[in-house]
Amino acid sequence: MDTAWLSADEEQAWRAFRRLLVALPARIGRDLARDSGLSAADYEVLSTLSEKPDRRWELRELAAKMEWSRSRLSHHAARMQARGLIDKEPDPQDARGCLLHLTDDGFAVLEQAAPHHVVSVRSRFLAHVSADELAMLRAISTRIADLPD
Amino acid sequence: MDTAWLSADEEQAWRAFRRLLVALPARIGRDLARDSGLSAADYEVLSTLSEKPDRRWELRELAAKMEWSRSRLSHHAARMQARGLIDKEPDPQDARGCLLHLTDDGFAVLEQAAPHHVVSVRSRFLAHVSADELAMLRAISTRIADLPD
DNA sequence: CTACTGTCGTTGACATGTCATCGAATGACT
DNA sequence: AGTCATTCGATGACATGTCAACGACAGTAG
Repeated sequence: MDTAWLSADEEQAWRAFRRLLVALPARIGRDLARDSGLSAADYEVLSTLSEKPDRRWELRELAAKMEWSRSRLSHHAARMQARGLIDKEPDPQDARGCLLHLTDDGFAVLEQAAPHHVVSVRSRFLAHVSADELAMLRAISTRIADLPD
Repeated sequence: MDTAWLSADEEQAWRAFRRLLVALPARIGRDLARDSGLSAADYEVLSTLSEKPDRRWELRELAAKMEWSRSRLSHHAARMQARGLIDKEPDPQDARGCLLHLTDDGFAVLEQAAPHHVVSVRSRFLAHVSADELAMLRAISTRIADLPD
């Protein structure tokens, strides 16, 4: 095989996949904004924060978990704080650090948003994939995403 | 099935797939920037322009083909024009319109970039997917991307 | 304790995308 | 021809992300 070019099959599969890569997040993001006034980034922050029992994460830990840069999360957290979705607390363990805390308002917004979001993910993605396909997709995704950067 | 929630399988597959949705374009985009100084958006414009024999498209046609907004393409084209990759010509068929034209420099940059990009797509994606998986991925991608918006 | 090295979150400059709006040109209808 | 709704690309305001700095603090070695 000449690895410098793509076969017709590869080319078409890659094109189709790239289309999905753009279209799917865009559609789900629009649903989220329409139904709940949240961006996909907002939702990811809120839902990840809600995973901790006390709804608190160190900024850098949360950034690492979401695979965001600290800068990105710092900017985004400032905007979410201005909207009252989260607040910031000093980290008692490390005076450099900062704890992000999901407010009651933020939690309420998340709880309102979650069912709509699930419907969106279902209707735009899961409903159109068989169980076998979903298992394969998961295997492929994990395999590729786990490759070194 | 309770459609208001995700099963454990669905949840994990959706998580894994979302990771791929973010990581794969990011990696290929970084390769492109490093190897050729182009963004993924730049590359898409250049390669789509190069598909036409005369290397010219009306702005709105090109935008439709790439599924971009005219505003986005107008902004991006202005930046690419400033770098000498494309130029703009009046449309002889429609005085409102504007033809985007791939310059010789732009074409040269594309030709330099293409082989590296192919290697990148191969090493970060195609090499890790079997022919069967690729066929299924293409089918799924087309099925989902073709859904109404 | 002191010095050095590294990590923390923040910040500002910049690149890129969205959205609403604009003037100019088009096309359809009378 | 004249009117009017529509479409063209451009533009400015804004949201969001990257990157390279920064001061503050932590941790380690002497």
